[in-house]
Amino acid sequence: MSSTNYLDELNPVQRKAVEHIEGPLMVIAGAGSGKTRVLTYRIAHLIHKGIDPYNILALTFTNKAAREMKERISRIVGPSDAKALWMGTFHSVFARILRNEADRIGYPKNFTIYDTADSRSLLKNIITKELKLDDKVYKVSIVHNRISAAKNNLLTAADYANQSILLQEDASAKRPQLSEIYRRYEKRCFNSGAMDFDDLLFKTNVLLKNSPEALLKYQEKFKYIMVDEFQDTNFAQAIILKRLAARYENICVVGDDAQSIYAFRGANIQNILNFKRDYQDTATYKLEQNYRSTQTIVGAANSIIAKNKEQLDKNVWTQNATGDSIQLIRARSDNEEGRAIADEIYRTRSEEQAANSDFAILYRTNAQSRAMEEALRKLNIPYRIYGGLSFYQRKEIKDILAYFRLLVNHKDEEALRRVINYPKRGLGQTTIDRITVFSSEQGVSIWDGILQLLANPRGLNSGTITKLSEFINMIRSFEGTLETENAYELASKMAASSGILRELYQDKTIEGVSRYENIQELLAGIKEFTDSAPEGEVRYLADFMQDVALLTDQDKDDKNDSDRVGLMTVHSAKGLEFPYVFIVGLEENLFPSQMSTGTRSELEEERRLFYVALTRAEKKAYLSYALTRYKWGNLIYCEPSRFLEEIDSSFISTPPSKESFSPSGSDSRQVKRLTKTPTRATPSINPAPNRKLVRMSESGSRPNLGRAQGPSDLSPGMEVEHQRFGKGKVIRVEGNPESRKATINFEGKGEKQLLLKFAQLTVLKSS
DNA sequence: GCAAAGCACGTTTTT
DNA sequence: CGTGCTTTGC
Repeated sequence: MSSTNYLDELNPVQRKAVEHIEGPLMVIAGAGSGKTRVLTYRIAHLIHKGIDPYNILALTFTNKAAREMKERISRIVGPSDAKALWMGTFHSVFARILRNEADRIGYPKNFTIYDTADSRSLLKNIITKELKLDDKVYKVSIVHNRISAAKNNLLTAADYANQSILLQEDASAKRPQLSEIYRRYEKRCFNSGAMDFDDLLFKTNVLLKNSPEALLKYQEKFKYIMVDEFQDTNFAQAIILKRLAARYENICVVGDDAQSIYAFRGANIQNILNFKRDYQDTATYKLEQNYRSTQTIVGAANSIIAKNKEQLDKNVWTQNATGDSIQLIRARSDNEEGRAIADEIYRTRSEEQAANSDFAILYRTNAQSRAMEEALRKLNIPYRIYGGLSFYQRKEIKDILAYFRLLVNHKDEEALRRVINYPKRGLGQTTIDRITVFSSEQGVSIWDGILQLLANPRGLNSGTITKLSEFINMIRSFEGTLETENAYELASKMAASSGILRELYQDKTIEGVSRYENIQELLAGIKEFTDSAPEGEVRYLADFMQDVALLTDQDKDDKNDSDRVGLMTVHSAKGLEFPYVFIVGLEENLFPSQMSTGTRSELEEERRLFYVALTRAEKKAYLSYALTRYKWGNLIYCEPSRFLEEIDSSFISTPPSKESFSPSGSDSRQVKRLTKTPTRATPSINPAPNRKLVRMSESGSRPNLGRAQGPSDLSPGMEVEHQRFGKGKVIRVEGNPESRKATINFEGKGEKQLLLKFAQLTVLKSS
């Protein structure tokens, strides 16, 4: 494509931003204002203007966003130019650079990336085994957060030890040894040839600061820099950008302060506010026209965000239709909330002929997904959960990956400790502890420590020595094949030799089978990776391992049927959009989270989170809350969220028919539980059922009663009537008694598949 | 060194 | 309510 007619698809402000080429640029992009379009078109435009794509760096918030944007750009400028672009998350882009430049900072090229679990496991070992501290006082999560925060502020362990403020904070928290833990953690990561997530940013800063050659090289390479979701960058990221952009100042940042939702992990809204100060002649454009949502949704979202004090002046508006009111759903329990939503999806899907993938259910915490899943399953509505525990975080996957990690990098301590006795090799805790302490004393990696002990056992008995050397030899036997066999060949051989496959294969429990399948899935993924190598190139296991730690489930493509209702946290919904959005669990102490009601800024972040959630909706939004909810097995009473009151009420409707109450006792799970706490729970759980409730019960929207509701003796040829679809003729009936499914040809509406359990059918005439 | 049993603890959100 | 870790007893 040689013309620039894509410019015609932009509104005047968007176009100005796209056509701004040289010098600093800040785009404040309201929700749904075509931000992605501006980003992609701007990159395409730069390339059109003759800028080498090799000189463009684009940083996104997720790998998925990068991949999608690359595809879109590819469609405009062609695949070869698109491939030359550097595009990805901060973490993945700089991991790549750090591998190229590893020797400049004294790291091996094949360094391991520790994920959060690895970091915490190492910290736990340092706290309890090495320093023998009380892990109730030195809680791993607290220690880790503190070290993480230090790194995000570019403080080394030595810097930390010189910061009297930090030391005082630790002293008054009765954790005087924190600085020492950090020192040892830093050292052990280094000895293990490992970087944690924070290091990927931290060490990039070290590199750019200490190596003028590297700095110049990347300043020259990345003459044009673009940053998406700039409001969610932290200090370390901001400094990297500052350094890289210092030479040419061709930096374009795009963001929306109203959608800053990662302050809890160090994101700093000041980065946006300071941008103009850092770059004197910054051009600023505001994208305020929303193309995504109805006027109702935009208006409601504006009315919420207006309650925040700290924000940039902005006026988001839309020309779209008014649309439906926001619907409030009130349920008596978390289970009922799920059922009401599933019912509503079921209904809307057929009435509006919507696809499953047109719906999203957004919640504040992952734990809330369970009730939703159950309800959707009962109505046979396919769904997909985003986030939660990732595929790559599952035990069996981490186990097998640990073998690969150890093979690629022998010094990787966490990998070694994970697999040295899995499957069982008779190398138990005491042996491992002794090795760990010995290695730490010697200041070497555990692997090297074992090698020293093999030469000079220092008290380890000969049986242990034999087992250790067998293990070491097993790993070493693959060493020679790292660069002769491709990723898949090596991975499958290694998986077999490790004994993990055998162990899991013998486990015939459901979980065991599923673990085995997961490993097969991983190997299949490695095969795909291997096979998709470009012509004349071989992909090795080390290549696969490079950024496997940075992958999340969202990076796994879901080629198998994608027409599913989306279930996800509000955080992971960022950047997505759906015609119908359900925001659930709008209760005090849940949304807003109880952790975040302490300060105004915390509450404002929750409110931005709510704003993000609401602005995901295109056509219609639903807000729901429950009056009771189970938390850790206990029934708790909930109050509606303050956010519900904050929305301008003219945008909301509470149609009586949508009050999804069912007669008491319909929820078997609840009844069982109620017997545990009868005195408190009973009164509020047993309101007098109204007529509507009775009707619903008769029509059978209570799948969990077991017995099928409605006509059970339906057979082909019968004429029936359905509440919504009218008269029709039964074509066939199938399925087991628990979930009988009928195909019915309705007059004027065509064939529909109905579950007899839920369908509201009346038999007019038997055949 | 290992398996079973007991117990504490957690839920914010994620690269 | 579960998970996952520590303790206990062989």
